[in-house]
Amino acid sequence: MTSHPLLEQLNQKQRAAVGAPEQHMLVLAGAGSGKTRVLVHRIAWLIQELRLSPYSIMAVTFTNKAAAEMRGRVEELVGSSTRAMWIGTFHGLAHRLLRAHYMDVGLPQNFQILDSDDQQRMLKRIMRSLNLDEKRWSPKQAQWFINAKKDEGLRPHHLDGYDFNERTYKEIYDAYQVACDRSGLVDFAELLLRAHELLRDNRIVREHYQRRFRHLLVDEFQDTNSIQYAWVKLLSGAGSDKEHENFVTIVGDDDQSIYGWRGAKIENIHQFTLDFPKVDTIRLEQNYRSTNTILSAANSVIANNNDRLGKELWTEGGMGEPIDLYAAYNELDEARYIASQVEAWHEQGNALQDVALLYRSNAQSRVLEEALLHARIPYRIYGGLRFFDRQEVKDALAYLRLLSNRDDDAALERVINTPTRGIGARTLEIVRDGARQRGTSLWLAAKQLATEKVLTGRAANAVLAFVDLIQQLEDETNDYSLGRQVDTVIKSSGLMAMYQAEKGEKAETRVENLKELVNACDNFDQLDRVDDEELSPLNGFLAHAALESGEEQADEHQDSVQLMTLHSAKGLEFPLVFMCGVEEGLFPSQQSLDEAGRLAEERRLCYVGMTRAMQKLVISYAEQRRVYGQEKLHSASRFIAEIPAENLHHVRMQSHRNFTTEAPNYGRFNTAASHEAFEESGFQLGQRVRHVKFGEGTVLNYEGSGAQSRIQVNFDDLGSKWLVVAYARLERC
DNA sequence: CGCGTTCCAGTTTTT
DNA sequence: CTGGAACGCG
Repeated sequence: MTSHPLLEQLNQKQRAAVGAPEQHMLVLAGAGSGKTRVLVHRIAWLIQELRLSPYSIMAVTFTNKAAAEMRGRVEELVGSSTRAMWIGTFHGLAHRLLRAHYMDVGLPQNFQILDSDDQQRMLKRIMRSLNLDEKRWSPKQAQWFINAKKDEGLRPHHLDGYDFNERTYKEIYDAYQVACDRSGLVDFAELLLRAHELLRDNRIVREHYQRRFRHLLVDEFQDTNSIQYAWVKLLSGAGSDKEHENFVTIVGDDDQSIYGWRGAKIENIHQFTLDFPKVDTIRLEQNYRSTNTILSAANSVIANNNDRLGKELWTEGGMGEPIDLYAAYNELDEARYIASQVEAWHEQGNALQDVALLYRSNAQSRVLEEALLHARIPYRIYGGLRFFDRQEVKDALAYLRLLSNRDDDAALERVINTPTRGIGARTLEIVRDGARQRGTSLWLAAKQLATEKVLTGRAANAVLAFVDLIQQLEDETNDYSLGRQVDTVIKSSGLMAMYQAEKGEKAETRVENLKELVNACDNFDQLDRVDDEELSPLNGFLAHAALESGEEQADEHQDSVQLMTLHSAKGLEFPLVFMCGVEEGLFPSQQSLDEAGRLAEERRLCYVGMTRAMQKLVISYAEQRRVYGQEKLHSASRFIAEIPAENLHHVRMQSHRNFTTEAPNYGRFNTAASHEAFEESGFQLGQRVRHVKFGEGTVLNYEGSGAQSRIQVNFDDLGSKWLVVAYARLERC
């Protein structure tokens, strides 16, 4: 078996996983241990060596990106089409099930998917109609509540409602669900929940899929929530008395579980070993990414967590460089230091795209951007608004949804007066009331109210004109190609004209995006989409838009530094990584310190960040940082103290020249002249000083000059104090 | 109905 | 401090 081509170039553990007999498997795959490789090779092994049909394999991931990569690599390896195989995200596969069995789950054939933004708007309307105190109940919280319940597999009737809060949320959940059902709308959590209920309650359907999928492989299992776990269990047939019991392979890393806050259950990994018989556990601990120094530091940090399944990364590679630690005196200094280091890296002939700047929260990117801009270093930020999430694109999609399904209230609300066509708030109110009383969709109510003369005059005419517009658009574009259909809809609806009439750069991009949408439709190849054989091109495209909100714009081919949150860095790797703002209160975040268990997750996030680095890791923190417009004093994160000293190299504060010359550009430093005067006093910003009574500290700021000049010192034990230089008798140290 | 002003909240993100 | 949303006016 060692000579098999699929096992070549794999280490012993990887081979054990890939070449294992048919069995349940838990692959604990550390960061950079070749996890995807093992998954892909395992699938190839099942097909080529164990002679399984691709038809009997299902592979599940969390992101479309991961799913696409997996399919591509399997095809490359197997050398044939994997069309028969189900590879996709949990949501994608659930969607596929619901499309195939829409009748069994009580959905209309042309049901549509609500994204998170749609869901929130919908809730806002529901809550208005329930006359809830808007100060007290926010759609956001309601959304959070409902999704959390759905993730747990709970319907409104499962909630006891003892507690007043929960009673109200239950009422909202109930009304929301009724509205969704009436409109044929399904939110993300509903996709999973309904697919689960389908499998649970429909024996024929369940057994059909249980017979079909002999092997289930699930990636990133530490990120599964309760309903996803239940879903896998149902499909596997585990614990049931049926004759088919399928084989499940889960791959994951408990140390990289960073989505607990959105319902991921790290315990699912452990639970798996209890719920499934004879699970073979394989640990992949050999790392092919980072230096020994980085791994040793990461191992030390994560060792501070309890209840780990246990794993220690190692590498055959060398120690590499130490981890640089830069203690900035404020966030501007930190950004400037990072920019200068990136510049140095670039000047040594390295690529900018090999550098990542990682931070805990998005707000931190701004100062970094400014510094990069100033240093003329091109950069790219991950995690912006995606294509299908843009306002103008969503407007256009709403028209299309309405063409497909008139009862789609969310879509109708969005475009009935976009562009404005004389249907104001008052008219809409009447229509909403009418719909509520009659228990119908907004579309039907609007039509009836206008013909029945409940609505009169201008309002009635406007409503009827809208109804005609949609009807006529459908008739006209019925047999058009998707691209031409969308083009016509955008133009005839007046959407294009509306955005063209607006001025400014923003409006121009919007027009461009609408044109791009037509392109996207032209390029949308139904044949490529194995999932949705039964879908009309239009519905296929709409589902695609909702489930894959669009690639990050790959437009920038320019070599540029990558900026992203620690969360979005998961799964990526870079030769040079900067972890910025590693301060108590920021990372770990303040909120995580208040709640039990959250600190451990922050530490895992730190572990994820550190293990992104291949050659060199730089950690920085700022003693003083502006947060929400207020200066806050921060100390180094506890995570820094958890790194062995021998792996760290404390970088000395840079020379002062930079501050004085660049200060005006940042706008928040003292003038060059006053700075010079300050330097004559013999102190520098960021310098360590000792006071007879207060102990040691760092110079943060100063004001004035000469005899009156005062200096701000952040003392290690006492915090920050302003001292008059002439009297304080500070010593440099 | 559109525009200007005030007010308020404010981790992490995918589907 | 900032951006988004709500509110009030013409």
